[in-house]
Amino acid sequence: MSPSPNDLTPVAIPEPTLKRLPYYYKFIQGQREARREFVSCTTLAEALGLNAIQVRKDLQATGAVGRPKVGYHVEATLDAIEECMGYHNTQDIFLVGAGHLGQALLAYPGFSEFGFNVVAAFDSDPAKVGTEFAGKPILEASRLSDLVRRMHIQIAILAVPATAAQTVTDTLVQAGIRAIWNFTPTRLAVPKEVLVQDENLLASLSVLSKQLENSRVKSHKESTHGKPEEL
Amino acid sequence: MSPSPNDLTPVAIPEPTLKRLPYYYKFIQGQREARREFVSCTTLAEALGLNAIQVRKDLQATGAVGRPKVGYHVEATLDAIEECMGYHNTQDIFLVGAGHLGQALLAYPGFSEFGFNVVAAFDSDPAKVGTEFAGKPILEASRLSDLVRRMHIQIAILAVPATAAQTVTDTLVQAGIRAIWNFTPTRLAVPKEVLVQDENLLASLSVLSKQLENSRVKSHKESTHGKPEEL
DNA sequence: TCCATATCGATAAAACCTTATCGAAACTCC
DNA sequence: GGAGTTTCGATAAGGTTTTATCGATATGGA
Repeated sequence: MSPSPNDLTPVAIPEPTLKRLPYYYKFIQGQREARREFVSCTTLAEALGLNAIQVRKDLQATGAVGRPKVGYHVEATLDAIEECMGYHNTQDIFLVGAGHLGQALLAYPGFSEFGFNVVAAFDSDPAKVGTEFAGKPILEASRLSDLVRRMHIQIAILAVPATAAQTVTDTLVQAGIRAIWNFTPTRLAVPKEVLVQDENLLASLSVLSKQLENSRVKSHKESTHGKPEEL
Repeated sequence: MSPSPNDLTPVAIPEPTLKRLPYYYKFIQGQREARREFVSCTTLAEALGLNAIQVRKDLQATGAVGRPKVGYHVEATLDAIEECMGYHNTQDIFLVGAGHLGQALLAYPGFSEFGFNVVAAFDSDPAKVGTEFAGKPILEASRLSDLVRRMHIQIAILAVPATAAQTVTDTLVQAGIRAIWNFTPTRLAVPKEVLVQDENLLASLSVLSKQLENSRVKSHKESTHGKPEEL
């Protein structure tokens, strides 16, 4: 069951790796601007607060190759990451829900650098419909389905109130959406071929708060009881 | 080396679990409103698109106990999650950077429900300083350090431009911040006792896009190269 | 030229998270 | 009241991600 040598199926890259690649990309871009030709895992790891071995494995996953004692060629590695992450091929995306969060996303300048193009936003508020925000038109929500279909939009950003989340999702799915970036605190029910990436802000904040509490207890135990620093 | 029975050290709960707990919480609240007294893992799992065994393990981590054939007591389980996640004890938070994203976070109504209270925002734009947004004052950035110290603020939301990220972080750390919720696409350098939760939106979107690409290749390979209805 | 050192690639070990299995408890229906 | 079924809790198996180890290679300096 080993992959045949010329099996072109991209080996699935672990999600944690995918999330780190943009950091490497950004840092290596900085190195390019500093006119460095090579960059080593050690340097990357130190700068980003990561483990050097992990960095090496991550870069390996992109297909980048390095040279012992020298490191990775800056240009070649940037290319490898771009190629791997698909920063080249521009994707058109729809934003659904032009509330505060939606507007913040519309205004976000960074998308284009990574090959994303938010072409339009949709909202049900008549006061917003017909206007523009950050140069993007805000369209009537009822047109969403039709436009997803006709423009073959594959990715949608869901930034509507939680109460509307599933309804809008159903619309999107029926219109043929392939992936949803979900900013609502709702678990969406979708057919298994539709991808959902949850961005649950409250959950993240809760995690942070809980970890903080843990660390507080731990350090309290360490510092108070004197020696038994653990167990 | 089993923990002694009355060891009160909270067993560190896995981060994936922490991220799922808010979903359980929300759903079980719904069950309470529907006047149900018990809820089972099976029900939860089905509603949220998760694995029942996983739900059970997650709930076990909170200390909630269930009864075979009956399920978990709604009230008791809500309490357990609240207790575990610290929804009871209100945390005061500062927001740094009142741009589009910062404003969206300021306007977000959900924080208070989970025990968070954004007390003020900070920005360096004189046009914003002195105004209010969503009832929260926007203060001069130079006062950040002093107020973090005096008010014993432990958590800060970082929503400044990437260029300012590390500088502001250093200020926060010196002022004694304990945790940073980082919305900039930068890996922050902090002492190890300071917690950072990264919320790298571009990274998440990249992941989604890459997974979409993978699934496309896969399904293309599987489903005969029949009739390409698109592309 | 040769040695010391930094770094890569590959493979192995460890840690962590998810999924499976199984016995026991408790409810329902006969 | 007993059989059947659902569901829990505990433990084990499986998978994935992180960290470690080790030989090989390239560079710089003696």
